[in-house]
Amino acid sequence: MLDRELKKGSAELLILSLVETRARHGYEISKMIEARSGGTLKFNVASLYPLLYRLEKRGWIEGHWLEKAGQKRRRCYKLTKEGRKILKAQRTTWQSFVAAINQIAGLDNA
Amino acid sequence: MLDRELKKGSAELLILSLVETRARHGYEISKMIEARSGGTLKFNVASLYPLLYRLEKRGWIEGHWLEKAGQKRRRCYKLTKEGRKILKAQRTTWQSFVAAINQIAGLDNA
DNA sequence: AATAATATATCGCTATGTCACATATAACAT
DNA sequence: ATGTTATATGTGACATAGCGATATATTATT
Repeated sequence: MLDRELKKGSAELLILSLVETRARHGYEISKMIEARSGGTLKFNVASLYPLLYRLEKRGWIEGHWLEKAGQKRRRCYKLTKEGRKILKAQRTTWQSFVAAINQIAGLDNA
Repeated sequence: MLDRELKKGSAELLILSLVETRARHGYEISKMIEARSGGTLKFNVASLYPLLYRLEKRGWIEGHWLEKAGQKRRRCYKLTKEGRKILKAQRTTWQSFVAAINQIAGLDNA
């Protein structure tokens, strides 16, 4: 696992990105992050669930309970209109950030 | 300025990178970060100085006081042998981190 | 019957960036 | 002379957010 501190600030971008195309629940998001990063990134549930609540409270995602026979209850979150704006802005911010670090750390052609 | 949280974890990489080629003092490092990032990144002195002490305590950088006539006293830091190893590792970590985020956030071709 | 995978939840801890403030010298303008 | 800005270092209190550990409970697998 990467340095804990590196992850701060990128979590929101990850969550918002993952619920961009369709609604997903917490556990699914957690597994997707792990899988898509090839194990490089892993979000502890003690970070993930509170983060989902924060994002919902801010109106960037919207959750609803899903109860199906033969499944545990899940809370599925989808991106709101406001969330879509924020996601766009966060992508830009992320890219500026990476560019700045690469520039300073001499990783431009790395 | 970027999201405060994004910066956590990248600060060490920045400092170590900047003292890689030659010794520099805190104020100089602070100005370089601001200049090289085109103003995108700015480190508060209240983050920078304590970070320098931490890095020195860990033996990754080595500082010494420089007193010249016509100049305020400065504490110049240079990368140690150990620091050089750490810097190499942190560059790799950083690149893995960025690759993972880009992969998950759908920014591969952005 | 036991174990693992699924799914959500939270307390206490820790790390680290920031705000605001403090000190002090050198350079420059008025 | 006086004031302002840039240089240069330093710190106490605070806020944020990820993590380890732990908890609960259902479904699937062995």
